[in-house]
Amino acid sequence: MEYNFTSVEKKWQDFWRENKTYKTEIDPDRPKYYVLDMFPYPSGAGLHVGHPLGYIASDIYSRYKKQKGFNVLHPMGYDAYGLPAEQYAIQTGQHPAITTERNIQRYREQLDKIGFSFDWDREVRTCDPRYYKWTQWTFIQLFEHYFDRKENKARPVKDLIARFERSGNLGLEAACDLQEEFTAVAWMKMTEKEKQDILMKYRLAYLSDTMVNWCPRLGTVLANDEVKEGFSVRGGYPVEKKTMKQWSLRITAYADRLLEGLDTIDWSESLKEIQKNWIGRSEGATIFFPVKGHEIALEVFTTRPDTIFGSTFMVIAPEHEWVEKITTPEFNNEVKAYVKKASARSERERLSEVKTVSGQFTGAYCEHPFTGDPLPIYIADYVLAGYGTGAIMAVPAHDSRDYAFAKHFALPIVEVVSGGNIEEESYDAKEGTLVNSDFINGMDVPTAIRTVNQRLEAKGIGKMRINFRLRDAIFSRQRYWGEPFPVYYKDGIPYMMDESMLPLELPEVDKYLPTESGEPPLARAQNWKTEEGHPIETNTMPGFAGSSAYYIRYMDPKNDRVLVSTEAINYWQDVDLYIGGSEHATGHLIYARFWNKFLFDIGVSVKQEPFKKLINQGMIQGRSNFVYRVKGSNKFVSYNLRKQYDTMPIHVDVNIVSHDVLDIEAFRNWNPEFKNAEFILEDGKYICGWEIEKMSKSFHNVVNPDDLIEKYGADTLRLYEMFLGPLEQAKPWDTNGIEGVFRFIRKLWRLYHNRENQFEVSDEKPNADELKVLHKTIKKVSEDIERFSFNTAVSSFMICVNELSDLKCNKREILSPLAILVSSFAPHIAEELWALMGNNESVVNAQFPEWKEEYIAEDMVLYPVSFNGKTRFKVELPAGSTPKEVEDAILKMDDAQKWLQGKSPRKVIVVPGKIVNVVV
RNA sequence: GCGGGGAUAGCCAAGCCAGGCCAAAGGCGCAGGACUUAAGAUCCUGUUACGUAGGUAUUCGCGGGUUCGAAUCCCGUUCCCCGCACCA
Repeated sequence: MEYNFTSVEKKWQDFWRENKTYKTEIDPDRPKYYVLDMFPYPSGAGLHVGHPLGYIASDIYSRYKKQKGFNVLHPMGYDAYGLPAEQYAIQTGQHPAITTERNIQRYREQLDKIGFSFDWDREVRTCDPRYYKWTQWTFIQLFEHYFDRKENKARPVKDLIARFERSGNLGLEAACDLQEEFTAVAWMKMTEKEKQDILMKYRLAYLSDTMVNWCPRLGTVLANDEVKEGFSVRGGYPVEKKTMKQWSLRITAYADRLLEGLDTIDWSESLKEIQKNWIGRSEGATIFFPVKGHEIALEVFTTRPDTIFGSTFMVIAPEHEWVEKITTPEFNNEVKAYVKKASARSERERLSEVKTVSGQFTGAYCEHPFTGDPLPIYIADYVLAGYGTGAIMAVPAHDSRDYAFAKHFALPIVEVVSGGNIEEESYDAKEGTLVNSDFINGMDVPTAIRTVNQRLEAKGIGKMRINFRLRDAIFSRQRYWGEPFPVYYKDGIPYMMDESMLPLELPEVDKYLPTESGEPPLARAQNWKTEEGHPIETNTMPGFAGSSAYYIRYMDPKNDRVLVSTEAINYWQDVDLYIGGSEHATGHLIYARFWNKFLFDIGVSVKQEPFKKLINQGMIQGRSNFVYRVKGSNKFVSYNLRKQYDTMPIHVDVNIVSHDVLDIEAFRNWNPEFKNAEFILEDGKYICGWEIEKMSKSFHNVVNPDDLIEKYGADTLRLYEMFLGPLEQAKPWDTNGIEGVFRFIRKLWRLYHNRENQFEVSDEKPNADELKVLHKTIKKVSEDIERFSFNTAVSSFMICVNELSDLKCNKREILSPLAILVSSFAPHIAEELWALMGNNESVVNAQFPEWKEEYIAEDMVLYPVSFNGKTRFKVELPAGSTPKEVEDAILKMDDAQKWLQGKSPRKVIVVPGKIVNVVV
């Protein structure tokens, strides 16, 4: 046994823990650097090799930054509330806190084995009352603030009340759900209930009846980002639309700031794009179309007011509030039937029937605001109740959906923008000249839009409007395992608890299920009321509540007076580098940005954006192996022979396959079914097939880091995870190949040891070759780490160690900096070598070496000489030679004469220090 | 449909932004050899084709172009992956 990684790694992990090597404090003398990982939900399955990928990358960067002189904050914690623990609790009666605690222990053990440089003294858990006290506190602040559109920031509700007392809401520009205006006098006359109802429409955290995503199987509502294609992201259960009284956060107030902020942060283009789409800003106008025979006007939203003269009918969503009101008696039955059919269809069905045109005429007509023409009003489910006003003016000539609808119902199609062929299809482009359009004829589209908008505003029948796709975030969940709301109800009006009551701790319940009357599990809690006897809110907060400001809490995790001290936030400021998966693009990463902006507005946070730079690590996919069973037998045929039989591929545990060769004994023991299996081999081996799939238990392709650490050590695992490929790229995990980095580790060890495995490093002065190897490695590795190209950095280490081995170099002046260089990638072996070289302090605190160009530069240049662009031979010449000297020297050579074949060169191109090309 | 990222040798993957030591780093796999009683470990050599070799020819998805010179720049084209999408 030469390098005993098991004992060395254990030794240093103990050392780091005992000496609190990674403890971080505020240090005004050093610049700060904050490296954050997305904290994990501790699931029962533990970590697989895909999970630590990002943590390893951030750990390398943290260690590197520290050696570069930064004071690095690198914390870790747990997103501990979540559905799996609760589902488990429902099944088994086991308290989710117990399951969660056990899972956290397991995670911690696994994380510790990989040798991370986390400052565990800063650990946070979202389910810890000392932590969620501040989640509740922030919720109260959200409740106590509204959004002032003029100042474009949150302001206290008490200011709003003062304003109402002074002048009502006349002329107030604030984000709210209230259309009506009222005066100060009217305000003063209102009852407490009426006042609270009004204020609720302004608060950033508010209670309202909203259309929610209800998931019956999970027994809770879900936010939009928790639903995908009509199914819950967690569990994959069907989701339906339902109106319920729910807490929401007025994130839409921040839509513009969330959008603008994207330009100021260093995130990947794709991630920014996803957020942009999710926010979905579109500029347009709302226009009122009077309904014939009624005193009302239908309000529509359009981004193309220029096409108003091409509008030939109106469409409203089946859920539109006026459907019943405007439907004429003769169409009553049909309309009712259509509405019923539409509402019965699940979200899933609606989406899958996108291509089928359906709708129903209501019998009612609108009047065109400019021409006065009658426009029939239809209901159709291609118009969504939740977007814009839930009503559109249909312009079939210039909108493909309206076009399909018009064709189906034989409605007129009027061209108003030239440039397309509306006989064939709608012309949706914004290029062309307006025709058939009265006062905007002859204009281009942008001019026409402006002109129509002006006319609409002047006539008071419409106004410019910016619309967002982003919806307010529904903030209540009908579940047990989450933060309780610090809210009680008095006379049916919700009030916030006093800050001194926080944290409001999660109560015990007898069962983790809703009550018989359908109330959330917290309704089962004994005495779930205030001292005065007022009932407490029974909903709990969603997953994103606890994860929205955890990065701030890490700065000052134990403070029980404030969320974060001024000193801590002023020093640590924001996250410099955030690494995590892109699946959080429309969830956590939007909410956290919103939450931070709010905290910024109320003076807690000091930066508009929480995460300066963000890297999405690519997903690690699984690489599955297959055996081929001959149908109807217990015989298995090797991969390349399988075509000669009628076979069925069966997933086989990748852990009993090495380089696609099956361990037959292990296979027999793997499953009793295969105990007596027979094999048809090739070359005496059973070769397995393979495929790239998701890493999942059901595919038997899950690779556990613990197993690899046991076999190869944590340093090898760390290096191999990085060596696999570019950090941001998705890639399959393939354990084949790990031997390569394992060999590298042992080869590194041997540089510092003699044949008898005794430590032996010489104090001799290094020669130019050795210095060159070292310095070009320092340069390459530094540059690679700076641009997060960890896979190429590992290659550079391999090259360096190979070259030093060839040079038989064991000189301290080379090997000492080399130990520092590799320490961020392979900290255990680096610590050991560093200590063997006589250092008393951890290599963590060493200074990262600087490269010197003088050692890298060459005296001689090896010029490749090409003829007509084809390299033919190489010549070594002094580095300082002029092009003329180079040309002369080369043309004199025999090799050159051979290629010239007696001809004289037409042209000789000399690129100093690089290459010579002779054109014949 | 909109947006983003790709295609390099048996496999993974550098190189492309700043064209030239590029038959193309590094690793895996494979083949041969050294050491060993043997296995393992380690080391060396080879791994597009032909040739013992010097070398020669043909390669970086495909087609064209620019250039003394193209994996790298430009134009076109095919295929793959990943987001978003009845949002008016």
